[in-house]
Amino acid sequence: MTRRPSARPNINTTPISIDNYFKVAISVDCVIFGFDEGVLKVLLIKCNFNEFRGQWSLLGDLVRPDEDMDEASYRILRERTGLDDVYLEQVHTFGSLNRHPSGRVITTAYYSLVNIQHHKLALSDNELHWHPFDEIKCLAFDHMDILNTCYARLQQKVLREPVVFNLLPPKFSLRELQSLYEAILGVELDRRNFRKKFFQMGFLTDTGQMEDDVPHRPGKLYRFNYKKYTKQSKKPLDINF
Amino acid sequence: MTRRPSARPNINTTPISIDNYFKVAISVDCVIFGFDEGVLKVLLIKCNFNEFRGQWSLLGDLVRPDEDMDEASYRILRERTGLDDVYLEQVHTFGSLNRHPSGRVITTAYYSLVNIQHHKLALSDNELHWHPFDEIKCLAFDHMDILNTCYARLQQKVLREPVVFNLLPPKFSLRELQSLYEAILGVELDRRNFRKKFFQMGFLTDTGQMEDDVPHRPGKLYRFNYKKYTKQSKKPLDINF
DNA sequence: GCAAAAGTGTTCACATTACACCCATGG
DNA sequence: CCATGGGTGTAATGTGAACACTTTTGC
Repeated sequence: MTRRPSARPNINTTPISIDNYFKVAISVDCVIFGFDEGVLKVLLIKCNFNEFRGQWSLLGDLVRPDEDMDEASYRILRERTGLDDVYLEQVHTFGSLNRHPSGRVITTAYYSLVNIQHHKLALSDNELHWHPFDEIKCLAFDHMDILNTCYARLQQKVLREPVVFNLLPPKFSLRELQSLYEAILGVELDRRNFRKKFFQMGFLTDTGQMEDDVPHRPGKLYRFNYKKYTKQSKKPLDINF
Repeated sequence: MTRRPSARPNINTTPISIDNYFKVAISVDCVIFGFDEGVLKVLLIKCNFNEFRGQWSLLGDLVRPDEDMDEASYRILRERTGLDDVYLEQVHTFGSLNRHPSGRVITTAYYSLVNIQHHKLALSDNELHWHPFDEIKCLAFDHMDILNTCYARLQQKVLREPVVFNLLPPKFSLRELQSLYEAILGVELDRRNFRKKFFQMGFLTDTGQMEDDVPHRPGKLYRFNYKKYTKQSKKPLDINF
């Protein structure tokens, strides 16, 4: 929630030409999450913008005049990662007066969930780099705010919708799934209870295959069954704050 | 979640002057919720825009060049309802190419929770009217989308944060509180379980006063104790979808 | 007295939690 | 053989859901 930031006089009586309004640019910024080596990561790019040169920033771009905002986000993802059909969710729009040195630029933040392995090869641009989320302390512009807002949204989301599977390969072990939840939520979970929970949900299909590249007893590989999953689920209606 | 809406060629190779970008206007639209006579209501205004003249629309306005987006929302609320310190939450930004006849206008949707009784007197403008949420079937522009998106967000929100008290007078009966939850969630709740729930949360203070204008046995009046309420609450971390 | 809502406890089903041992594999 | 994680079950606790009768007030 936001409370009124400051008292301002009602300036409704001062007419302003309509043309003065159409001087805003809009951009989108994407927080692209990945999961690798048990760590939640974010794809960042070296900023080539004067005031912030050398700092890392989120991937973003201005929205073209003939372009929908969602389209712009997909374009950025496609251009930067080579990935096409990815999970994308709009989170918040940031419009502080001085957030951008070039003028009034409003940005709409999205987050995206991608499978890092899938596009490792496409990531040849050495201006791009995956950073562990926990180690990101400072970014260009107001991107640190944007990052934290998107992360908070992701934390809520994974509890209510099966979006985490976008971060995993199609076949995954239960340990991978659990450590992904732990990485996103920042907590440790009980292994037996976690397994019980997911099995009784009934959305995991045993592929019959096993891990084969681990230095310990291999686990079974599962697949998320999108067909069995339906949003009809009876979420208990509990008021809880 | 949004999936890529349509395949588009990568037009990154077509240079566009930076000036072409700064031709967008931004607006804010507010879904102002109130609660009256057991019914969830929304404040609407008669649209005076050509293409939609005579239809109802949300309260909105262009964001001024020197104005923060949140400020713009508070300005609209102040101008239209006379209310100042209200609950306001940003929800989503709508930016379809042809959503506004005048050109590229991106709008950011907010919802607001107000106590109808508090400003009944300030509402003299007869272009403004409180509509029962359930009876709103058609609005100007894409405002029906905006309304539904904000309503869905409100439904989620009331389960996790004590925002409903913004819709009630400072002193309220448990029946009022319950019927408000029922109106927002669209379900019937068990009275005894509801009372138990709220009392054991410990955030309701007995004012010692009773209702005095009801045609039946009066109930006690309570106040929400913001001091006792802290976000430290131990929400059970349950994955549930 | 009648209508309408206030106020009040218990039971059942289910979900979350905590917890310990043996097994399979790689090195 | 050792380290690492895979795989498994049960008991206790807590929460949500269902449910009925008496009391108080206005009319």
